[in-house]
Amino acid sequence: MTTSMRVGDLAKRTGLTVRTLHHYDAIGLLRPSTRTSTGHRLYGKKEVERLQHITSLRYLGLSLDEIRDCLTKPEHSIERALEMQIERIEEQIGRQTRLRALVQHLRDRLRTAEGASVDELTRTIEVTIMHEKYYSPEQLRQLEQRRAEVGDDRIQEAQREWQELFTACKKAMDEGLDPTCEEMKALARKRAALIREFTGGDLGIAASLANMYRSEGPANVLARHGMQVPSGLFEYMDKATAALRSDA
Amino acid sequence: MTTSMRVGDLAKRTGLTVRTLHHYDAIGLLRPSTRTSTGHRLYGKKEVERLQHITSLRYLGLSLDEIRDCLTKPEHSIERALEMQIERIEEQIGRQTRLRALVQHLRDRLRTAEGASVDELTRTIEVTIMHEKYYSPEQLRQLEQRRAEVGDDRIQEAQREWQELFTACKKAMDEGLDPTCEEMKALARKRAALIREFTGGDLGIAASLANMYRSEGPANVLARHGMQVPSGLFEYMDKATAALRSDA
DNA sequence: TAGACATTAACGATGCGTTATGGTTT
DNA sequence: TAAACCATAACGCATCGTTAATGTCT
Repeated sequence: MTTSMRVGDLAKRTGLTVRTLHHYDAIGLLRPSTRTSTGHRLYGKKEVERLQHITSLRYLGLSLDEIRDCLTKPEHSIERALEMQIERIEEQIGRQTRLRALVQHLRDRLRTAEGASVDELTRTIEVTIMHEKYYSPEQLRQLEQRRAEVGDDRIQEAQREWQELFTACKKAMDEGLDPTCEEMKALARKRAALIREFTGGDLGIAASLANMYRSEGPANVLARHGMQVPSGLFEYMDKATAALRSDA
Repeated sequence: MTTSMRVGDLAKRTGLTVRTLHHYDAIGLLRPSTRTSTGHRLYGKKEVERLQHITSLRYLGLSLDEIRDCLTKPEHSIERALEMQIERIEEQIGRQTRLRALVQHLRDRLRTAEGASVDELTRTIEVTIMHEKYYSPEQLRQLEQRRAEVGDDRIQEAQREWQELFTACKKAMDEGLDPTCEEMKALARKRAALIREFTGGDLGIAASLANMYRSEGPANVLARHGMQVPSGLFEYMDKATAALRSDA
């Protein structure tokens, strides 16, 4: 008879628990080679080796199902499993990295800004969620990089400039000015400049942005940035932008 | 009566499922403000807002329990929750980054090396697990950096040099040479040099390495690197090292 | 009356931890 | 006979997804 161990021994050797080995038996991942007449599990040398493979692959993050596939089927599937695992890990790293930046930003706001409430955090988070919905991962990276380049101060300032822009446009609209007048065309140029600054001139990002405004509605998007714009203002501003284009 | 919605409406508005809202109700996270006489749930404006906060905090990775705490207790706990979340995220990023390096390495071995089997992968993984057990995260980063600096070729070569070193020592031992003879002292110097190269001269890493060998047993550690050393060889080599030290 | 929408109830998935109850080995 | 060790069975966790059986709104 070769060396055969009982569950407790095997558990000690591998650092797993007896319960875990029971589980592996139950799901057919690692069956004991025999049982004693009274039903006690006996594991042979081959099972010990198999268990080592199991714990190793588990360490890599494979699910028990995937591990079973890797160990039963020929090794062709193991390479694919590793490829898939790499992809999963990279996805996670990307998400987590972006998430960390967001949470850190929120914590900083909470610590420094006075009026920072859960309400405000919520808005910021909703903007982020919207971004993840409309920008590709690659675009998100680009945007993050640009944010780092221009700095927080400039971003705050740009926010104010948007505010002023809307206020000025609303005033013009209320006064009944023709949207194609010179004053509005100047404001339309300012608008285009702010957008260009945000997109960094990237046409893909501009397209995604446009798509976001179209799908969500401009007022909703801006509301999440804490800006209220009266209905009809956008159509009015768009006329000015159109006038600009037909000039060129 | 204010605006009050039924589950389906609320679900559509937020993109959640009806089941999820049922769940939030069941665990007391979001209760409808009223019910119709027939038991249908009715949500008011306040509940809609609360749900927005819930989904936002959920996006950050907080558990439903934590979210409930953040929303019921004053906002002091939310900052702590974010701090904790940042820590968790950073831990994960660290682990995932190391894991990615490992899995990529294993995949590359599988693709290029001929004799790469699950057995070999298992050994590599076990070495990694052992390392995570004995080296601190900071030390692991240092080791990773050194590995990148010296390059794979040098690592392979060092492996061979270790092999040769053991072979030479074994020959000396078998021939009954005194471990304090000049030849063995030369080998002991070679041994020290290889260790220094691995540790990069870092004493903390050297200490962790020594601890690993002491706890796991030298033969076991080396076995995971695919090297077999006869029993007694280590004691013999240690005598030579001791002789070196007493020289100095 | 049909069709959309609501309700409660209960199992499923992941990977075991944690009792509970009782037999086996030494 | 006591101390370890073993067995099976079943609930628990976290967060809902997924039927299922049945009642309500319009």
